[in-house]
Amino acid sequence: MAFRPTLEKKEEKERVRAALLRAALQLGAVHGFSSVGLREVAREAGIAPTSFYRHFADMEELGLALVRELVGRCVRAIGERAAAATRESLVPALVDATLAAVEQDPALLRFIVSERVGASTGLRALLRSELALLAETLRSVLARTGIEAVAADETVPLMAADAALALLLEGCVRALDGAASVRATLLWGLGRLLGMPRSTDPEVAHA
Amino acid sequence: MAFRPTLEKKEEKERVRAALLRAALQLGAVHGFSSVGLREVAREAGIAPTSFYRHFADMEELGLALVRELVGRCVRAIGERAAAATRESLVPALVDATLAAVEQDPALLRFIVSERVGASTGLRALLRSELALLAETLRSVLARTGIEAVAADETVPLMAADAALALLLEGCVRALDGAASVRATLLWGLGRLLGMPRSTDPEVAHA
DNA sequence: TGTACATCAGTGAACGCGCGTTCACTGATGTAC
DNA sequence: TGTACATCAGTGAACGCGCGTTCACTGATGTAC
Repeated sequence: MAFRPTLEKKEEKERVRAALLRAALQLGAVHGFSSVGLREVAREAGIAPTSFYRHFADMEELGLALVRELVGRCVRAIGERAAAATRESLVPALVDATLAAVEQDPALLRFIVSERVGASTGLRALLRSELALLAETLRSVLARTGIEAVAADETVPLMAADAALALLLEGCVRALDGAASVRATLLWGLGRLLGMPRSTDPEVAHA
Repeated sequence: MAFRPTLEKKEEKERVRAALLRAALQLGAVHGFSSVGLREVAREAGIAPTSFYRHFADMEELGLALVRELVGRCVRAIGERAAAATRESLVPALVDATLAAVEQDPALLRFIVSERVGASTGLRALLRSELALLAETLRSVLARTGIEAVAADETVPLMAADAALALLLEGCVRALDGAASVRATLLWGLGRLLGMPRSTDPEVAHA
């Protein structure tokens, strides 16, 4: 008795849904997600405004899907690159994975850095939790590779992971704005933060 | 022949103008500055929508005034605290000045961290330039106090200042979200970044 | 001092517009027998 | 195979609403003589 749409039908619906997510991302990159309207998104995706409701109850729900799906995939990819790194390759791996993400999908990264501070409460909370997962991955990598592990204070690795994430996000912001030498600055800052001076950047004498 | 309004008149106009800026800040803190409307701001400030035009041509102009006046004053205050610090007191001075700013005017700080990535191009550019001034102040303090000065690479102090600013802004974001232990994390991160390990946080052995 | 005029912040009515949302409908396709 | 029915993405008309903006006006107050 159950109605079972063919694979083709499901794929078509999925395409429209993806177009909506994509459109919201693109439009949000221009003037902020919270000021993107339902009609605007539908127009950009090439469907009638009323058809929007076949996919999402409202823009809030679309935003949550955006975080759960696209953002989740993106930060997981970065986390995996970090998890696969060795002690020596961790910093460049993190930096390159992050900058690659910016290059591959600028609108998505703009959404992340922008909605992390500006969005509605629910969306912001979800976004934060996705990023917290990445911080936790970082923390465990730091622990595994022994970086920071000798610190007496157990909160240090978490602080290090959080601070590293902060720098990476800041790097995204600058890269999105077309700033130069973002990579060098990130490599320097993360190396410094995580206690791994680079050979080309000799440790400075301490006071 | 020139019309010269009394001081009292000018003060009254200034009060209304300040109320508009304040209202925009308050409303923007809730759902993002770019989605705050002219009528909404006027309503919150207690004037008729049409009276808005006696003060600003549009919301964009109000936003620019917000940055030039309130944001400018805020970051200058932090810069001055940093400039007055000694080598030893720089990090705590920076952290405390920043967290004090958050406590004193949360809506303003939310505006700063949020519009830095989300706003219209013009507003964003102006906001960046205000923050760049702070970064430059930091850089010169680092140079004056000798911190990082022995680094062979001349770009290091600027990278250090930029990275420090990134951490401070991230600290604001967390403090605004009511996170705990922001101060400790910032002290740790900045000390680490600027090459000044704290006595309670012994330097970790380098690889 | 009085009078005529200029300035200017604030106002209410009115406008056209795009918004989110509802509704009843279409048409393609799957299911039951 | 044919027939009757269910499912469901997409649609166009219509709604009420709040928006930004214009306009002509008011009323308080400063200026000139």
